[in-house]
Amino acid sequence: MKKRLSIKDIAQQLNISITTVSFILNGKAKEKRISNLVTDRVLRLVEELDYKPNQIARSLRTGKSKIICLMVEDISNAFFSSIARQIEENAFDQGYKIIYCSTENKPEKTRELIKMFRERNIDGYIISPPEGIKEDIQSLLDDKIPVVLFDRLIPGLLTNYVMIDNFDATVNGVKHLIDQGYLNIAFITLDSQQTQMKDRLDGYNQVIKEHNLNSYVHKVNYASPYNQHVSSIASYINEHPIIDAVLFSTNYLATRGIDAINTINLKIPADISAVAFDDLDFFKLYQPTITAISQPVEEISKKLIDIILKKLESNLEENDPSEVILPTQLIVRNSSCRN
Amino acid sequence: MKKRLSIKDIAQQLNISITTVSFILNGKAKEKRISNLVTDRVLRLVEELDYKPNQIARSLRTGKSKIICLMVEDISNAFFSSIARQIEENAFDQGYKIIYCSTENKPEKTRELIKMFRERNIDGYIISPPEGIKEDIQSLLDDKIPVVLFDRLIPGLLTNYVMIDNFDATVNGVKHLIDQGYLNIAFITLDSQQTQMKDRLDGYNQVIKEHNLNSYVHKVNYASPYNQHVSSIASYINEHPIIDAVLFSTNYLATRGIDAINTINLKIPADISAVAFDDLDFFKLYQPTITAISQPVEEISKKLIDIILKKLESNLEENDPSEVILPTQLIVRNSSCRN
DNA sequence: TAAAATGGCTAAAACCTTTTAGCTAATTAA
DNA sequence: TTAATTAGCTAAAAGGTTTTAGCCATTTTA
Repeated sequence: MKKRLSIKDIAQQLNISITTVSFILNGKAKEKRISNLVTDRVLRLVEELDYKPNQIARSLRTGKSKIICLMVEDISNAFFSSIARQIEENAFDQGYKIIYCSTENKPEKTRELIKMFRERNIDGYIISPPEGIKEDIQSLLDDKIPVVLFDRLIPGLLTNYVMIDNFDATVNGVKHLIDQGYLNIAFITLDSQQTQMKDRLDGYNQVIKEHNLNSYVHKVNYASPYNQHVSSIASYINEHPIIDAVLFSTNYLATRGIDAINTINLKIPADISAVAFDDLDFFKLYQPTITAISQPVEEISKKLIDIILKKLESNLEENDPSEVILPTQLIVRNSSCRN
Repeated sequence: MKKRLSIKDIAQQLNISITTVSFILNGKAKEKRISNLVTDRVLRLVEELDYKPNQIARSLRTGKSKIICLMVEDISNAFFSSIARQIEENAFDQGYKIIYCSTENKPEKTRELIKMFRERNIDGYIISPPEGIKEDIQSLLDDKIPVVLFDRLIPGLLTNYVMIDNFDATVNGVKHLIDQGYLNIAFITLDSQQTQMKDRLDGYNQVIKEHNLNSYVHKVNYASPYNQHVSSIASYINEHPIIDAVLFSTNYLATRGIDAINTINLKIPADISAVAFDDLDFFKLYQPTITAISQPVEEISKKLIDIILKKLESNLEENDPSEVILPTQLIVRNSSCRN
């Protein structure tokens, strides 16, 4: 194993100083009045020897890493993994690397992760935050480390975010069901205080109230396993046989809900109608196809990376936070149309 | 923004040397004969001030990072994202961090990623390698950096791996279909030379030959988009109406294949039977439920992390590579049983 | 012609650790 | 009583950058 090249080697081979090489490699040749002759020589040798600066050393000196951290609730959720893929792709070109991790919605784990990343000079954070980490995020902001939130906000925290219009999303979903003639519409959601969940619930409540319908809200525990969700939803629907349509507030609640509906031998949409959140491949493919509230994954990713890169590159201390709210799209399919 | 604490601050506050503090923090107090008195004082102060060593500086000095890289084909594929989740969880406890990335099966991208990680002193690699990066992996091995491959091998490369028995997997799948009375069994796969794909094909061929059946192998281009796969599969099935069963060699080929079968208005299993690779939630839930070859995701993850940690901790230069081959399980469901 | 500005480069500090080699004082062995 | 060992600690180098402050020679300005 040969020793790795260092900037010193380059300097020595050309009989010039380390400083000069560093200036040239950092594009400061002109600014620092290094002659073209020397500049060319250096660049040529660097190319020839395929010298790459040691990023660790660089990071130690500069406090930067050219790495952005993407913290999502669960990397194995299709919504989040699509976002991850898209963001990675975009950042790569810009010279930034992305590292992802799953918070599992646990504040302690999230806190640990942030701590660890701070020790490693991560430049910026894109986060779908769990509840209870307001202080940790605030502390990042206090240290002028760019943060962009997505999927949900932290109330009372002034920072960049990219959201969807959750309220509007469920409003459309419920209205659609009402248009189709359903009158006893259930809303299956999580026992969570997260903003996106509240907004989705509010949207449901609003329309139900407007139309003087009965409200059927069932909340399941976020942390419970697959089967418990299935049986909880199955029981709820069983106990309220009048329910003729269901709106699910997340993609996995929808798949679990469909499982539940199958379990109790109801047919979609003949016996009960269904609308899901997020447009998974599954929903396009399932028979009947499932009506879904589709989030603009590509746009979300693009906005996220745009914002974080802008903040990273601009050293303007106090530019206003970027606040983006994107619309969702209701994709009507068979699961919500009885005829 | 207060300046971050450094080891120097600790040393100064206690009027002792940096060296002493470092020894204590690295658990070498006994070995280096530091008195209990001093040791306790240091630990107390470190605790009190919540001092964390700067990992960048540490990494610069030691050449280690306590980070393992997990390179998968596509992080948004459920198989890979489950593996990612499990590995992350396991590593966390052991003091290692995981960073993931997607290779998209592109050798150039993979090469770039490896290069970048090497610049950052990543300690070890868990990789589902694309074709054409043998040299890059070999170069890691030459530098004594632990690598564990999974999902597929690189022929002629001697290193650790965790595989499943792909040959056996398709053998079981095809045999099951034959048992069910199907005689014109198609195999839909990729135009790929990757070992796992070859093995799956070999398994199919073997059984087909043994039973003197006609072979129907259709290969689609890996890089093509969703819709092109769907139409390619649909055409193939349409052109071979005699086909009464299909075995898909990956999870996404199966979902796309189901889409294709729907498109051409065939019914599963009445018109055509189906067996998928990987046991996605989708396959359990779809109506009819889809027979699937299930990979032991949990075991794979566990083995992967065990092996890499063992290699990282043991400085025994040349211990034999760990070679693990796990069995798959055929989960029979409705999609492959006509009656 | 002297003073100021510019061009072209560099020495050394700083970033924060780990680790080697070694020092002094106290204890033990001979 | 002297030599060797041990206990308890530390100075300084090393790891590879970036960046500040500044040097010397040449050119421009006054």
